Amino acid sequence: MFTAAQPDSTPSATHQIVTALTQAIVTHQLPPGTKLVEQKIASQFGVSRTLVRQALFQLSQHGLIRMEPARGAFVATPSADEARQVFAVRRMLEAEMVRAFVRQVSLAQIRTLKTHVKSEKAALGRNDPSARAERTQLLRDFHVHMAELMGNQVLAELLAALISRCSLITLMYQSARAAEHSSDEHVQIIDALAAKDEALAIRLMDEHLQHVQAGLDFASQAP
Amino acid sequence: MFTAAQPDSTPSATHQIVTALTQAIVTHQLPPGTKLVEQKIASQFGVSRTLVRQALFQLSQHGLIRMEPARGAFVATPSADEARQVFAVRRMLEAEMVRAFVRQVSLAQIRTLKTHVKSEKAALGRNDPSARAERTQLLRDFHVHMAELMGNQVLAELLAALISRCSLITLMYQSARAAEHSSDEHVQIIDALAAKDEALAIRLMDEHLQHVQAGLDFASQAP
DNA sequence: ATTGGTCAAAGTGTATACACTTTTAATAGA
DNA sequence: TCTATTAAAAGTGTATACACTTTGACCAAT
Repeated sequence: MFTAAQPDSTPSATHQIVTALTQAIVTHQLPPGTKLVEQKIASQFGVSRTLVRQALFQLSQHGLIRMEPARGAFVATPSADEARQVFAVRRMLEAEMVRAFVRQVSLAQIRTLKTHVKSEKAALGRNDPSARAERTQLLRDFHVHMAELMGNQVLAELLAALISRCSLITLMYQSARAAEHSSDEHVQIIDALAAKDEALAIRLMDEHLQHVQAGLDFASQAP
Repeated sequence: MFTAAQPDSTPSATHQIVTALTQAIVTHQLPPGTKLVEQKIASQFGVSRTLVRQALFQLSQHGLIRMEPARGAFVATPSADEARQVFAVRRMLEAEMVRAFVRQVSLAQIRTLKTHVKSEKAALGRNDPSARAERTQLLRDFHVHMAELMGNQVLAELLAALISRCSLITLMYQSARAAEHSSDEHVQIIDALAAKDEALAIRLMDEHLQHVQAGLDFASQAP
C-alpha cells in the first residue's frame, strides 16, 4: 500500500470513508440495492453523520450509490443501459490512452507494468475473500497506472472512478467468474506496447474491455 | 429558466449553488485564486454553511476549486501541466465520441446540431457580459449534445465537467479572444458527420480542440 | 525601519439539535 | 383473515453550536 505523502490527495476522514465504502461496494460486501444508513456508518467509523454525508455525496457523484430524497442512500443498481454507457465511455477513453501511450512508451514504463502484472498473478492464486478484493483493485490499477505513467493524473482519477463503476456492474451482472484471464490479456497488451505496435495495442485493449463486458448477462436482472 | 421535473437531476438547493458558482467561475466573474468564504456564499443564497460546503465539495471534485485544509476554498488556478492533462483527456474522449457518433448518425441528429449552432451564432453577435456567459455555455453544449444524441448520459455528464474545467483554463490563459471561430468549426464538424466521413470528422474535432488549446499562452502565468 | 511575538477577529471542521418525511408496527373494522 | 388507519420509531435535511486553526494587526525590542 502506498501511503506516501501525495501532494493533493486528502487523507481526511471523509476520504477514508469513501475509500472503504468504495471497496465494500465493488467487492459486493455491500450488494447492489443495500440501504446505507448514515448513523450506522457514522458509528462504525466513529464520526458524526456530517462526514458520512460528505462521503455519500462523493460516492453518488461517482455513480456507486444513488441518493433518493428523504429516503436515503442505496448501493447503485445500474441498469443494463447505464452499464452500456459506462463501458462505452471506458472503451473510448482507454482506446485513446493506449494510442497516446504507445507514442511515448519507454522501457522503464514497460518494466513497471510488468511488475504490476506479477502482483496480479500473485493475487490470482489465492481465493480468500480478502484476495478477491485485492484482485479487483489490482486489475483496476493496471489501467490506472498506465495513465499515471503517462503523467496524466487527471486521466488516472477519471479512469479510477470509471473502473470502479465497471467493477460494480461486472459483479452485479456477472454470469460466471467473468474476467478470469484479464491478467493474461494485460500481458499481451504490454507486449504490444513494448513492440510499439499502436494498432495491435489498441485492438487488444478494446478486445480486453469487450471481454470484460461480454462476461455480463444483462438478461439475468430485471430493470 | 427550466424547472421542469427532470427525472434524476436534483433541483436541490445544493445543486443550484453548484450551478451558479460554476457559471460564475467559468465566466471569470470569480477569477482564479478568489477565496470563497462559506458564510458569505451562504448568506448570499440564504442558506446555511452546510449546503454551501456540499456545493464546494462537489466543485472541488470537478476541479473548479481547490480546497486547502483549514484555509478554505479558492477558485482553481490550474497549472500549465494540469491544463495539458485536462485537454489531453478531453481530446481523447471527443475523438472517440466522434468516431462512435459517425457510425450511428441520423438526419434528425444532424438537424438538432445545426439548430444548436444557429443559437451559437445568435449569441455570438452580442457582446454584453451576459452574452459572454451564454456563449461559453453554448459552445460547451454543442459537445455535450453530441453525447446526449448518442444516448450516452454518462458521457454527457463527464464531458460537461471536463469542458467546464477547460473553460476555466481557457479564460485563465487566454492570450487573445482565443476560441473565436469555434462556432465555424462546429459547422465544419457537422458537415463531416453528415457526410459520415469518420476520418475527417475526427481530424476536424481534434484540430478544433487543438485550436482552443492553442489560443492559450502558458508563458503568461507563473505557476 | 525591521523583525518577532502576542492577541483578537475571522474562518474552517466536526458534532449536535431539531423539524420534517418515510417506514414500521399495531390496532380496529369489515 | 385481510385491509385501512394511525401512532410511534427511524431516518433524512438543514441549521446551529463550538473547538480549533489561520489571519492580521498591534506593539515591543533590536
